[in-house]
Amino acid sequence: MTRLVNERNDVLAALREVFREYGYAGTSLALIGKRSGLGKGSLYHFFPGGKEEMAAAVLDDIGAWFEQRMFQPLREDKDPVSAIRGMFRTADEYFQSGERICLVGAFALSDVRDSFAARIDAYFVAWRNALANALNRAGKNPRRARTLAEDVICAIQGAVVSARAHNDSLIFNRLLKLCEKRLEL
Amino acid sequence: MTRLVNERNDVLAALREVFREYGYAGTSLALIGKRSGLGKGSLYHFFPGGKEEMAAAVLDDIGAWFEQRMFQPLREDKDPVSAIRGMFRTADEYFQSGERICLVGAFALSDVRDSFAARIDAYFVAWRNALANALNRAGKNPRRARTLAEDVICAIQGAVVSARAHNDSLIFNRLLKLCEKRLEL
DNA sequence: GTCTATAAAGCGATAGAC
DNA sequence: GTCTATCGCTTTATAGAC
Repeated sequence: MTRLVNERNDVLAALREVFREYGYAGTSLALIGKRSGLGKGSLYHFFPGGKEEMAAAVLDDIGAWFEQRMFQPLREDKDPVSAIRGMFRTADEYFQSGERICLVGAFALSDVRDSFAARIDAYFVAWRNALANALNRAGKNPRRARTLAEDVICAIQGAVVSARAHNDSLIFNRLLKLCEKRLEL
Repeated sequence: MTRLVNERNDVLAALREVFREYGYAGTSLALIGKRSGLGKGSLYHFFPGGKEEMAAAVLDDIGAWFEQRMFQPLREDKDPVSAIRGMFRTADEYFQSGERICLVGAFALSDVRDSFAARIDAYFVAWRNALANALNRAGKNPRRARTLAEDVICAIQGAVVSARAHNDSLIFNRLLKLCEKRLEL
């Protein structure tokens, strides 16, 4: 039982990185097989729905990671200001200062957006709600908190694009610092 | 001569939209042929380098469009404030309130980033420099102008991602309004 | 300059042995 | 549960007729 879960998690880790690197269309089953060390037979055993089910599982996995490591702290930390500062640190580590892209954001820009629309929307809504919750508890009125949350998430997504465009992780840190400062916590 | 230019432009227009819709990996020559009305023979006659040369030509074409319609006005308009306001309007029209993505930004997030690194970087640098020029002439000191320009471009890219993620063009307008307001022109 | 035909490789997905 | 072999289709790219 535990072994099954671990193995599925191992496969998911490989899937995550391959989809992130090559996008949905650019990811081939041959590449997934190579990275995960599994043959096509095994992959279809875990994911009978094929490539589409694999991508959906990756999105669910990413959503769960963010829920646990970012959204929950934002909602539940007794100190909302430190939770928000923690969010910026977590984002910087997760996206490796913009060297690693946001798969959900990249999917949103691509033609598979419609196929995964519900998952993509849910990810961004959960992020905005959790951040707005923390901002509200930090003293911003609900309407302002929601606007600011939208703005911060937009800035983080834009920062990933900018960092990748210039191949420069410094711009990522610069943009996030500016964004954090603007919140006047 | 004019006919050749027009025909190449016609093909480019089709290429632009196909690459924008399906990304680099998702774009097939069959699809390009269908959209442009040309057979593979003709396509390889215009672009002997195949798919990669087609994408490069599209990036050059987009760069030229922005240079003419956005960057040049930002640098040369005698009224820098109205030029900056015009830039926000142009961006809103061009990206159709976020329904249409930024191909250069999408390429930056994808695995073909390295293949087109020079063109992608040049596009974003030219935008930042032109906007910083206008902001400087509008009264911001050079250092501040450059920081603000970086921030605005980041926000526009993030706004496209957010709009596509939520399938909601209103958030695009909201984010751009907020960004414009922050400039205190 | 545009077309069709085709080559050679890669694709997602399936079947069936073990 | 994992593998190899294979199907049927699509891919990029080329060749050559017109």
